[in-house]
Amino acid sequence: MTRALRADAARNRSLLLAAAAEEFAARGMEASVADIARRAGIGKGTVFRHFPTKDDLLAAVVLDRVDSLAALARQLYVRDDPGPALFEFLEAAAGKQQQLDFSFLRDAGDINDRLRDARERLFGAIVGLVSRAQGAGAIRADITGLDVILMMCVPAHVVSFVPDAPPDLWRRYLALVVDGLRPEGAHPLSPPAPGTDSVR
Amino acid sequence: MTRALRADAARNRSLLLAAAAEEFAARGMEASVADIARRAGIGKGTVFRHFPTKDDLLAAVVLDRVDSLAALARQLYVRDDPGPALFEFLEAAAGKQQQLDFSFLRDAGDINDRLRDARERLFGAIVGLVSRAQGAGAIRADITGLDVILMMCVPAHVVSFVPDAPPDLWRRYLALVVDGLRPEGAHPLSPPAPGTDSVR
DNA sequence: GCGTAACCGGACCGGCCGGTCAACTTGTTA
DNA sequence: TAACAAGTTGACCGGCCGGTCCGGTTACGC
Repeated sequence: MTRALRADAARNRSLLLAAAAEEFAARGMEASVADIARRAGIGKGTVFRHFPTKDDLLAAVVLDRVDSLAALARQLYVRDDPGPALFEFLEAAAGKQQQLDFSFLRDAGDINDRLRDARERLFGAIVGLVSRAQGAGAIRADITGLDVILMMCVPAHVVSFVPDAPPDLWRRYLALVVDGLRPEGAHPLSPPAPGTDSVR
Repeated sequence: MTRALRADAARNRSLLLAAAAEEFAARGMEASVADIARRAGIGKGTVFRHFPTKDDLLAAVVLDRVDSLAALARQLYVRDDPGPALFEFLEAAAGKQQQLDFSFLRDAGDINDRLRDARERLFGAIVGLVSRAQGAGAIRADITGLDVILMMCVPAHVVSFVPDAPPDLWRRYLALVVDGLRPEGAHPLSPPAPGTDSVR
């Protein structure tokens, strides 16, 4: 364990994380460290004191979201209605991504070890949710957990194309995606799903 | 009409367009003009002689794809089986985007006038295809042409997350998307669709 | 063939951005 | 309250990138 942070340093760190989250959400990887620092009201040097690299800063922000989603997934896993549990998770995931798109999991470059672990935990939990939902017949049987993971990123992406979108527009496209995941109107899926470990 | 291009200039122009298409497809807007020039085997200055701006170059590449898709859409519009016609179009659109994602329509900055027109034509044609397919009952009635336009960009985006994806993996996700567009398993869609003109 | 205009290319410019550093400030602790 | 470690800062560096420009080259009309 490292020394406890000085009071002002701790305050600055959280200001920095908040500012980075906003700035990354608004401008993606384009966001410059200088802008983030300005938004946080601190000097650029301070940013690099807290996080040696811009990627590390991004990783810290993403780690936060990933961990909270993983916690939610584990919590929903023990519920006795697997279908609604999965749908509830998808809603939370799609909603959260309005603030910070998952493409950052891809953009975060050669990924942090802690981030990689967190992602693995999150993905594992989702796979669990999915297979339980399939057992309950709430979701078609010919898809994998990875399919669901990929498709849950869709609403945020789609909404990013419509400027001045109402804040809940993502729900419309989540509903469309979910309807494709249901067993009812399922048509055969031609190429098999990618292997479980093949995601960036 | 401007003077006819000199032979070498014409050759270089098409080399340049091909190289730009590949480079943009591979690295997105990150692709540098210098790299594009190198791939085309010409000097950087020549690039800017043909296209005053990087955005103009991108616009030219995108225009090409947009026009060809619009032509296909118009051609499919007159067929007497609107459902399969739409599905066929979606397949072509999703397939083409493996080479050049539509997010370029968004990234192309303050869009070229010609590109804007082409996009308008393409979108109009798609709206036509969609409403005919709805008339035939092949597609759920509670979605708009714009919904379809947005959703048809999904497969390319999803596949971009899995490295070393088999070249036809997009078909899997197109099938998933299409199943969500069918009337059979349709559940209510909560926020209304965005206005027809609200796309970047 | 020859003159010329169109074309080519790469050195160069200015601006931006991630990252460093040394001088300065401030919280902490004894 | 004194003294020090921890923290802060913004000027600065090097590299990259879009875009310019001019000396040299090449296709084309005569």
